[in-house]
Amino acid sequence: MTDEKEFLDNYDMSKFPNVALTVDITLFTVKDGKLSVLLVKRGGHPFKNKWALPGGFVNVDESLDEAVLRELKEETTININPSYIEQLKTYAYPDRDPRGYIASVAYVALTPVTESPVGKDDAIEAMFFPVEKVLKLDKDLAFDHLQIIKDGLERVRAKIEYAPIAPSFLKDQMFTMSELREVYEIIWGEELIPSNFRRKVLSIPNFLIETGDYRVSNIYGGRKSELFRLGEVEEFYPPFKRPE
Amino acid sequence: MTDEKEFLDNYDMSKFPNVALTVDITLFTVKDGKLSVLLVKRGGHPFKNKWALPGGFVNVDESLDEAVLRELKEETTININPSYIEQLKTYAYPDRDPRGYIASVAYVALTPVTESPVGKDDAIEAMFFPVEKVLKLDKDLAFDHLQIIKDGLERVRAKIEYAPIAPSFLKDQMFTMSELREVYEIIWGEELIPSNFRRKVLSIPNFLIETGDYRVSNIYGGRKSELFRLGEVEEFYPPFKRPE
DNA sequence: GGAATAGTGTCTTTTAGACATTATGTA
DNA sequence: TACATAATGTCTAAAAGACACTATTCC
Repeated sequence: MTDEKEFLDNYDMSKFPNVALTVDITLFTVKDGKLSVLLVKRGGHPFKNKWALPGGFVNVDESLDEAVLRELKEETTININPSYIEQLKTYAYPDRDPRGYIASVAYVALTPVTESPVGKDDAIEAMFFPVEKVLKLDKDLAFDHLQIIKDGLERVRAKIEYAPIAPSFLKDQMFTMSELREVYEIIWGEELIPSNFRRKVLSIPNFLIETGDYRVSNIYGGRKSELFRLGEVEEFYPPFKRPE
Repeated sequence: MTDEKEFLDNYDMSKFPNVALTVDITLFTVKDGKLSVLLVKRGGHPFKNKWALPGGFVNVDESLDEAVLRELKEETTININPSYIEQLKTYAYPDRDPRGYIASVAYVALTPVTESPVGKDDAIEAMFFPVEKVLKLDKDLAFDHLQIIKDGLERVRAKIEYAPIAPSFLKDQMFTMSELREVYEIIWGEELIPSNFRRKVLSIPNFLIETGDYRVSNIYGGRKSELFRLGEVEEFYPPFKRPE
């Protein structure tokens, strides 16, 4: 189709309004019994010295998914390789960025907490903050990142009902029923009755696989607990609804 | 902060890689008992004369939501004002568009079927196609729009379980239980037992409001049916799960 | 009356909530 | 033995599936 070839050869991308594309990540972890989110302190303008979500500009030789993982590595010293990641939502409207029309594709990612992350590159500092504190701190976040965090939080709370993402918060491949339940309790902010929790999650096909291994739980006594690992389920049916 | 002001005054957006931002809409309706999606035939390159989702470039003086509604009006003669709309997902990776790095923010929208839409502007034709046909037609869709339609379809099928979007397919504000059930049956492709359906949806607080009005349903006889209207519920708890 | 559709009732099975009981481990 | 945690069992309540039955409304 020579017609189309000619069209493309003469096509001038610069005729379009100048927009830029960025990715931002809400990376959640459970730290000290609290759901926490990674923030970096901005080293450059705009919002210099304010806390913000890690993120940055998308290159034209990479996909959005690739850009997210690259930015996460660039802005923190530790090589955070999130155990779960998915796209959340795209934020674009006039004046969301003083530099111009800059769209942000936000992601949600989960990771077990390991060492303390340290800022690098554009980020002069990096830290996990308890979500409840961030929601109160309010004014000191850059851009519309507070809204993004709220949306990301709701996504995690909802998704844990029907997708096997809770183990993504746990350090080890093998985990006890109590550790799994604790994740749910922290994400939902509600206590769950252990026996009912156990019955429910064990009834979900291919969610938890018994390993036959056990772990001693507490130095003050208590029965040793069985270790499970994640099965290959993709979606729970029916879901495990949170208490009302 | 004079430092920041100086930074912004000298900021050059054109230093960024040339990307463009578009929106694309999967507008679903129920037509002749089938879930259908609006496609337009492209009048210009690339993919000239191929069917594609309606959409276009985002202007820098508008939000994504505004851009979607504008494009829908521009590309079809009838003023389609979708009764429901939400953002789906953003698609961006090298080579998804031969013109350059062009990101697409996809939306899902629902509308009752009214008159036949007609193409306008860049679209030389516009039509609702049954989704099952589109999924088979396969090769003739522009860009990655087949994938977007698949993702949009799954969003609708899932969302109808826990959000009051089914009435968005219905022409009148007031509707019968059968009309509502038919929407669910078409979206899920499954027959539902009428009595159980009725019990379930009526048990959802603030979903359906009795109007006290009735409508005669069939010329060959049959009891007249009560008309309901949509209540102000935002999310069903517990959800109305589709059959397995 | 007979066909067609709407709406109610009922029986059974499944799932969820609450909590008692048993099992097993340490100081 | 006292205490702590894990695992099982049991009773009840709520919800879902299957389907019979009643109520209208047309020809």
